[in-house]
Amino acid sequence: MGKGEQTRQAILDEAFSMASCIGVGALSIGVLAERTRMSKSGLFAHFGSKEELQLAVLREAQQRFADIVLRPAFRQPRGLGRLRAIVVNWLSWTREANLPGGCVINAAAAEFDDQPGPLRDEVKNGLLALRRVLAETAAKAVETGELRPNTDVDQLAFELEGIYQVAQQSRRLLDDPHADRRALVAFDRLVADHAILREKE
Amino acid sequence: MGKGEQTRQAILDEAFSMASCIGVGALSIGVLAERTRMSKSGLFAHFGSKEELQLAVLREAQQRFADIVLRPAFRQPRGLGRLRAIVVNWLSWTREANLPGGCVINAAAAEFDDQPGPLRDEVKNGLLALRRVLAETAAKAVETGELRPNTDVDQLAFELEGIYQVAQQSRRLLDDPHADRRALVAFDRLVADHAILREKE
DNA sequence: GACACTAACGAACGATCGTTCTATAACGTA
DNA sequence: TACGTTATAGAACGATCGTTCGTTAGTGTC
Repeated sequence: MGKGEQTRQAILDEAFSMASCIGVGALSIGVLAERTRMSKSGLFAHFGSKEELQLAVLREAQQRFADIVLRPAFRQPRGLGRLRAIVVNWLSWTREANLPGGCVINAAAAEFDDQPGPLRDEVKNGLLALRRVLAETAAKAVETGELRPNTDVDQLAFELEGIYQVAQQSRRLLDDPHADRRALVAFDRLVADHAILREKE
Repeated sequence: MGKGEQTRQAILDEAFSMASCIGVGALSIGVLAERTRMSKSGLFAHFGSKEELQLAVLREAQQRFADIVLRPAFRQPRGLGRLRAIVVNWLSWTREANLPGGCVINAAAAEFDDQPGPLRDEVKNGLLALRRVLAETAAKAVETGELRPNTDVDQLAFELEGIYQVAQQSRRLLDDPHADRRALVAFDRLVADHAILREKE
C-alpha cells in the first residue's frame, strides 16, 4: 500500500469514527484535518470534494459491515442459525467497528432520505442490498424446512430491520441496558411465528 | 395572540417543515430568515440562540404529535382498538402534520444520540414519554382481557417503535409503497402473539 | 403630543465553511 | 545525482455561519 493510500485510509478511519458521532452530513474538512494533523488542502487533495469524502465514508461503512456482520455469519450452515448469527453480529457491530457514535448507515438513512443525490443513492442501495441478504437467508431457512413454505421473507426482512433500529435507539438514546436482550426476544418471537411447529420443542 | 407570538409561530412553522427535510441540526438562521422574509436579526430576537430555536422546533413536534396521533386515538375506548388507532395515526402523521421530510423526532433521535445537551435530553424525554403511553395503552388492553395477563408491555412498546421506524425508512428512503401495509401486518402479528385465544376467531 | 415598550431592521463582527492556487518537500527511478 | 511524480503545506478566496449592536418603525398609555 503506497503512502497516499495509507494516508487516505487513516483519514477515512478518523472520518468514519467522527461521522458515527455527528453524522455524515456534519463532517467538516477543517476539523478532520485538525484531528489527523494535516492541512486542510493536503487532506482535501485525497478526495477532491466533500461529497466524495462522504461517499467514501459510506462505502467504508458498508465494507466493514460486510466484514464484521455478514462474512462471519455466513460461516454458519444455511438456515435459521445463520439468520440468527447475522442478527447477533448486527446488534453488536458498532462495538466491533470503530463506531463510538452508533451505526453510521442508519443515521445517514434518516439524514438523507429527503435529499436527492449520490449520498442518498449510496445509502439506499446499501440498505436494499442488506434487505436482500436478509430475505435470501430467510429463504434458505425455508428450504431447510425450518420456516414455513409460505413465509413472506421480505416481510421478515422488514421486521428484522425494525428490530435493529429500535434496539439502536433504545441503547444509544434511551440508555436502555436491556435493548439487546429485547431485540433478541423480538427476533425469537418473530421466527417462532414462522417456524414449523415440532411437538415438544 | 399578540403580534410577536404570531410571528414566532410563523417562524416555527417554517422551521418545522425545514427541519423535517434537512434535520434539526442543519437548521440555519440565515436560510430561515430568507424563507420567512425576515431579517436574520429580527428572527433571531424571537429565540435568543440557535439552540433555543431548535428546542422550540422539537417541542412543537411533540405537541403536534400529541394532537394528531394520541389525542384522537384516546377517543377510542381503552383496549386493543385504542392501541391500533395509535399505530394507524402514527404511520400517517407525517402526512397530517406539515412534515414533507418525515418524522422530525426520529431523525433528531438518530442525530443527537451521541451529543449530550438540551437537545438530546428533549428528544430522549419525548421518546420515553411515548414509550410510556404505548406501554400503558397496552396495559389497559390487558385489563380488558384482550391481551394475556403476563404480557410484557414494555417489550411490546419496544417492538411497536421498531415497526414504526422501519416503516418510515422503507417508505421514505427505499420508496417502498407497501411500507404501511407491512407495518400493519407486523402489528397484527405482534398483537396476535399476545392475544388471548378465542376459538373460531 | 410625549412616553415607554415591543418588533423588526441593517450593518457588522469573528469564525468557519469548502475550495482553489501555488509552492515545497519527499520519493521512485534512471 | 538529476528528474519527474506524488504528497503535503500555506495562504487566500468568497460564502455562510451564529451573534451583537444601535437604530428605526409601530403600538398602546398617560
